[in-house]
Amino acid sequence: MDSSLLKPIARPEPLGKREQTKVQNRELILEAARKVFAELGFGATTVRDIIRATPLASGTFYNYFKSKEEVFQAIQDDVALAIRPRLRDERRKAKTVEEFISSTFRTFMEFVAEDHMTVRTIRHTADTTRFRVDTPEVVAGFEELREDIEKAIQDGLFPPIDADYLMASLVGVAFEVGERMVQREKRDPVAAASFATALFIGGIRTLPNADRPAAETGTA
Amino acid sequence: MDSSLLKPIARPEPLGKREQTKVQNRELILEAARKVFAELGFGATTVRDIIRATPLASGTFYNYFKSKEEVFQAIQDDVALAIRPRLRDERRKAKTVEEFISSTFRTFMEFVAEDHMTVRTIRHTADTTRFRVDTPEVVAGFEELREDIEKAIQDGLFPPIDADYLMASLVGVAFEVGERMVQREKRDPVAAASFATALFIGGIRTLPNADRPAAETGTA
DNA sequence: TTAAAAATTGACGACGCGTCACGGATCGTT
DNA sequence: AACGATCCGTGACGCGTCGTCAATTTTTAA
Repeated sequence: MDSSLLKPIARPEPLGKREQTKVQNRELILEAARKVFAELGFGATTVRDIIRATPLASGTFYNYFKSKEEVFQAIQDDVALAIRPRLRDERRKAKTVEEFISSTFRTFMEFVAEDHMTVRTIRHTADTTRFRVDTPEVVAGFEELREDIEKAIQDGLFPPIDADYLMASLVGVAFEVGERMVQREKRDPVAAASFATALFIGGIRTLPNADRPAAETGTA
Repeated sequence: MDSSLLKPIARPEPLGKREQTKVQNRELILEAARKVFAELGFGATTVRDIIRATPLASGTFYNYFKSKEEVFQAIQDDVALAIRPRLRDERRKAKTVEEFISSTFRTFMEFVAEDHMTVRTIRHTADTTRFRVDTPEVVAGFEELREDIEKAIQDGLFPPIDADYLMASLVGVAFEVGERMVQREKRDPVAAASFATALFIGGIRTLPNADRPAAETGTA
């Protein structure tokens, strides 16, 4: 383990000790919070519960976060930061409406299917209550989507429609269908994305049939 | 016996006094809660805050509700009970896909536009946090929608699509676009409903054009 | 009129909240 | 190395809310 003794400087402390424990403590708290939120649900969790799942003292918590809400937002932001660039990249590559829509849903649904445990932890508190926190990071993701839509309209890719409402519709369908998808026994992100894509491209009448594999038209 | 004959009751008290104050106190609490939630937001509100806005004592609260969450659900259920029959009636009258979809969105958006204060109180807690509580009443409304979709498929009104995902999509778009609508200076439920309807009927390409200076008249 | 039943009241112990004075750990300097 | 200066973890403290419960008041039924 301590090859660092043999090799005097193999980067034992790239940061000062202060900065090191600072990062470490923050991660300690976030990790504990993820665990406790998943166990008790957000509503039932107290700051004390989180700090108790940690070797730290109660006062230390407030050096890092103002409240459990802020911890929650930090966790949420991590997720948003992970998916936002992927979504934007996909959209930027799109040359047609079909590509724009299908790549967005495909990426989103696959992300949700992979990280469905995190998604559940984040959205489902105890009981029947569901959560959604629009952190600056998440809102920025929405704005980004709307900007890309507006750009696509200017480029003649999209007709001159209400970009705000279209963004809202994409978000609503993505979240809601994504949620149903992870509730099913067999999570099928491709099917979910196909459904959503077909809806946006051609409306109800072009949606893939439910029971049969269906001759596919949808994704470019 | 005889006294009842001598003084026939003109029904000053159709209910016993007990039942009367029971109903009254419940409404007292709900009214106070609506007010306090709107002022402080759900998260910051305490049971004490609610009961303080009432002539009752703290212990009395717990004779009526277990927690502030339960009060919240009761308020939510009132809203759900108000809109559910209207939505179902409209859907039942539908003879075509267009009618089914447009009447659903029209009714929903008009309801949201009318009661936007209540909607805000319910969905927006303090800060950036948004809420959604799926009470049994609300979930039943979703189920009802899905059943109506399945019935429409059996009747040949709809193609044989995934009713669950379609329901989720309708719900997602309705909530999300409805939310944007009430945030705008001029709330226009008809425009919002038209947008959502066009999306579901024919996809993006049939969406109504947004109002904008005619820099160019492209081909839609 | 009176006793049983039901509902209200507010005080109580428990606990979570956010703060802050204290003291040990880390840093920069000589 | 040694030594202040600064940073930051610590846990006890005062405050407020929680849900409960025995005492009390109100309503009902006899």
